[in-house]
Amino acid sequence: MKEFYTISDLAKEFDVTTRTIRFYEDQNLISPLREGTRRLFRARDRTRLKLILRGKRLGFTLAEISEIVVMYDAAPGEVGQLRLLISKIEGRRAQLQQQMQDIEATLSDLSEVENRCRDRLSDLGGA
Amino acid sequence: MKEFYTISDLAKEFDVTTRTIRFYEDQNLISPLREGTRRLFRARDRTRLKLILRGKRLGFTLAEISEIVVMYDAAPGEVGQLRLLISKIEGRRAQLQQQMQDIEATLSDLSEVENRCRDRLSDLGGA
DNA sequence: TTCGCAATTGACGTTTACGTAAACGTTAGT
DNA sequence: ACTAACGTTTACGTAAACGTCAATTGCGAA
Repeated sequence: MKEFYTISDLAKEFDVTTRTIRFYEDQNLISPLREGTRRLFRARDRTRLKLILRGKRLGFTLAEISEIVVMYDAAPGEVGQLRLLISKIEGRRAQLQQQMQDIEATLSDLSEVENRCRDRLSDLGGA
Repeated sequence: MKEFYTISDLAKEFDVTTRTIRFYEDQNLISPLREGTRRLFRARDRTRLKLILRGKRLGFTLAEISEIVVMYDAAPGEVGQLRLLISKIEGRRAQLQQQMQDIEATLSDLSEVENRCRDRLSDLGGA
């Protein structure tokens, strides 16, 4: 693993535009170092980007993704903060579990449709 | 189950605004009957709405959702159409499986954070 | 030194998925 | 007859997540 990545390194690796990456920085989702005006991305920036894209695949907004990644490297904090964080985690977990159910239901629906298709195909191609 | 639902019946049941439902009709995602100018929603419209909202929870765009629900009640069709439909189903399935993996990874990350929180809490409240 | 490529910062444009108000018709209750 | 509650269309507004220029700038190769 290299020490630093350029913006186009990451853009290529994750198949996003540099505009997208800059936008994420603008939204404080990533904070690369600077060498003059140029951005230097470290391993943690790369990891962040990976997490952001994972969140996107799940349909989260950038605001939600921000909340999630902020959780990941939240400071120890005091009791109240810790309890709050735990309750937020509970909320996310519930949502993710709902998504799992939705996926299962959709997969099941799709299988049904596919079966009907295959039946019909074997009817038609009964030669 | 009633014969017909009003727009606000469905809006209340699924916790969306009537504006949202009208918008979905505008996008041809739902096609309620009319009694004069008023909309009459049947069971199938209600089911459609349920499917739409399920898709939304998975982060699909309305265009994608449209493709999916159109699959559900696709006419038998000829061989080419059937094959095309099956390949589209394959695509969706792959995406949904990717989402499952993303959810699992995220749940795992969240659990890790939560454990750290609980450890820290028991440290602090060690009285 | 000059070419060309990669990077930068604005800044305006675009799409999606509705929100929000205006202006109006219809029906039930008092 | 009047009002409240619900329904309708039309149309402009908006937040999110970038796309798409434009105008520079820095750097390595020729």
